[in-house]
Amino acid sequence: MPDMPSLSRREREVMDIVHQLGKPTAGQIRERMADPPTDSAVRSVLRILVEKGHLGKEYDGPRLVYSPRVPVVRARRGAMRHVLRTFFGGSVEGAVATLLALEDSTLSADERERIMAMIDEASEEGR
Amino acid sequence: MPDMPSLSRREREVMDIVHQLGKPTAGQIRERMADPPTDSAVRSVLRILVEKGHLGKEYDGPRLVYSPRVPVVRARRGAMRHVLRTFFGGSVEGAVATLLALEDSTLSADERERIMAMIDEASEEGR
DNA sequence: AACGACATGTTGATTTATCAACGGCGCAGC
DNA sequence: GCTGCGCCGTTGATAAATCAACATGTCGTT
Repeated sequence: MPDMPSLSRREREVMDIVHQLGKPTAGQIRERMADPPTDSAVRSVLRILVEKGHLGKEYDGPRLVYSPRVPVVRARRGAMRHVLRTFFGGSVEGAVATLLALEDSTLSADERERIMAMIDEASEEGR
Repeated sequence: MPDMPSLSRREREVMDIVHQLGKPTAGQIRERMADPPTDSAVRSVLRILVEKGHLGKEYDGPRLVYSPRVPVVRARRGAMRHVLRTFFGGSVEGAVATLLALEDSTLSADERERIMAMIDEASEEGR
């Protein structure tokens, strides 16, 4: 019962956009969609996602904004665990390797230091 | 034009399974599906995925096996880049952090060493 | 040959997703 | 007031996905 997203193509697309933006409006979501449908079409899938419990809806000033109902940290873990398992056979080493090799992954000296520290901690705990 | 998977729920599910297993048979795929449909249903989505060009089909001995048509390394990169962007705002540091914090991510001393080395190389290149 | 047990492919019915037309609402400007 | 214009929600028509029944083929076994 761990994974049961059961999301359609469009549903997944807007979920990703919402995760990326945090608390977007319907319009902002539409802007980022591939081959965007009409405004009302976007709202249809939004309504369904709210019904399914994947999105929450609230007013931010005069505008309705949508946000994921599962806490960000949990969503992050879930997404990362999923790619780790399906593409890297659970190998953290392999995952880190391709992460570092990504074009847009330039590390500042600070980041480099902090990552080193995290690895130290991780290997101490796993004693 | 970078991402345009356009996969339905079931299609995505079997693509993930194929990536996990490498070159599975229809039966092996079916075993791992959530709430598995009949054998013929599985073959229907398999046929569609082959038609769409996402899967290749070949005989391994007497059995038909399926495999991803996009090279594994590319698929890995794409998947990792996607979660990096949608869940971590492009922060490699953040991504590595949750990777290391995953329950099932215990690092051997060897792995720890190799990851350290990779980080060194990555930060040298980004001079 | 005849049979059973599988593996495979195809068709068509049913369910689900996708979408735009339409209607309501609030607000700005005339 | 009235008009236009975003924003929001719902409905129903169309398109796509999901699935199982069915047909076909292959390989052993008797």
